[in-house]
Amino acid sequence: METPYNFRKTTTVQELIDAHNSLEDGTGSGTTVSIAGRMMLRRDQGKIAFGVLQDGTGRIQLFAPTKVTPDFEKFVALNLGDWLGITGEVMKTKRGELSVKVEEWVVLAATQRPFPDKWHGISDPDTRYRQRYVDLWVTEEARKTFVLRSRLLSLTRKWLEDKSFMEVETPVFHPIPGGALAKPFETHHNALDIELYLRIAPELYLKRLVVGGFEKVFEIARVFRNEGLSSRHNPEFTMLELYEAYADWEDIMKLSENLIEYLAIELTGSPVVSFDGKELNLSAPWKRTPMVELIKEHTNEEVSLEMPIEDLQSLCNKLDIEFESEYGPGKLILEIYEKTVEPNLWDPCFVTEYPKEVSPLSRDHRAKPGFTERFEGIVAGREILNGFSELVDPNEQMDRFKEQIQKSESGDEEAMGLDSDYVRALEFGLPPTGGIGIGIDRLVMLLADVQTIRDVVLFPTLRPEQ
RNA sequence: GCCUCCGUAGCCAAGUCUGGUAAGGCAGCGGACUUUUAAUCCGAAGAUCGUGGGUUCGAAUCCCACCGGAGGUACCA
Repeated sequence: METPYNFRKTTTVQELIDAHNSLEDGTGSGTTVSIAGRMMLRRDQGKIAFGVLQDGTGRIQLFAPTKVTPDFEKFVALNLGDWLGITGEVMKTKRGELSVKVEEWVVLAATQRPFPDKWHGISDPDTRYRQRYVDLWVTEEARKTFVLRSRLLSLTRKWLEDKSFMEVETPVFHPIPGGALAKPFETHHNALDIELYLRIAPELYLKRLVVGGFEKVFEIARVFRNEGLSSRHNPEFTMLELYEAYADWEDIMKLSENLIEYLAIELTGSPVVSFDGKELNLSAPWKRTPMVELIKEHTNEEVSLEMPIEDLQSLCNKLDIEFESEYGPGKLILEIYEKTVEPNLWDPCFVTEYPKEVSPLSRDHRAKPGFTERFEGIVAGREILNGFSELVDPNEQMDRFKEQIQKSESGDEEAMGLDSDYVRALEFGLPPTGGIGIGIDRLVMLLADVQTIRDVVLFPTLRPEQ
């Protein structure tokens, strides 16, 4: 079927509704518009037909009487899902439905496949994720969620730029995966004949940029981790990382809670959102509590880095927490926290003072030996951000890398590799710096009130069909 | 990776426990109807019951394997 190469529409459905909604029932506006979109519903009445056209902004009724609409029989034979260009007067029917009178019409694309049930839409999640192009047309919630995601990214950029942060792009291919503890995807560059890894975090490159004199940088980075899939994990996901020279973790906590409060207000109208049927108050400031205090609160057990490791191990046994024999006290305390505290933290909270053993890029706590100035932001039992005063001492960083190498050699697939160029960068001097990574997908889940990451990723990773 | 559940026409979906040869609706097709709102009404049609094997006179239904998905769990953000 021959279809036009373009169509000049004069307005969108939403603009049209806004401009003419006050029209009186059963009257014409005298205004002629051209609109385009997809036919979602049709009701034929013999000598008159009604349709519903949907574009990217909304739905509007089409009013097609025999005497007005050319090729009336063909118009009535259109299929649900066909793309149409419509020109005619804006009017309101006797029943008060704002409509466009179909005075001219053209098929912009005919659908060759039947559209899903006009009432039930698609319920099979498999079909929704594989054929997102259909889902977006028939599932309003899906459309809203992805619009929210887009606005969140846009608002985040604007907010950070207003604070003089500069957006940068760093490599996706890393010769040494770093910046997080995770299994990377591997690939190969033919011309250079080298192994490369898809980044698991942009962190180390961003801090190199601070060394280079970009004092406030951020990247909205797609990162890749070769791990299991779940309702909270997609192999590729989006992380906002930012670094601010001369700032410490306190500054970064303030910045994070302010950003998230701002996004909640802009996107939902209120800092108090509804999530999973419960109220969630994202207003700054968030509570700040050291990890060991939270463990005390939730288990009534005292833990410390100084206590005999056997005591920590037996506590793990008592709490039914699995551990490996090579775990040090810091890792054991982290395990206890993650199993007993994290899932039970509903209101936004900064968990502070992470053990040094599990924080190879964080700066030592200025007062508490063995701990770092690292925090995670937990909301609704989920970790959505992770930040710290950055480790700036190249010698200390080298020691921490060496510990990672030992872990790697003893079989830890997620240990960091030694990035000696990063250490060289630190040798040129990294000023005091605070940084953070925010899981954008999880933040979108919170603000859109959806329970699975597949509902905030347009094309989630799935097994190929067949 | 492991455990549990699910897979019936383009879409929604009954039937599976208690085996007897696939209900209904939407969409599509033919027809009626000049202000409908998931329009309604009449008619005809549309199904390798995820795939393969097994049990049985007989399998959508019971058993096994595989494929795909969901939830949970492990690793992790």
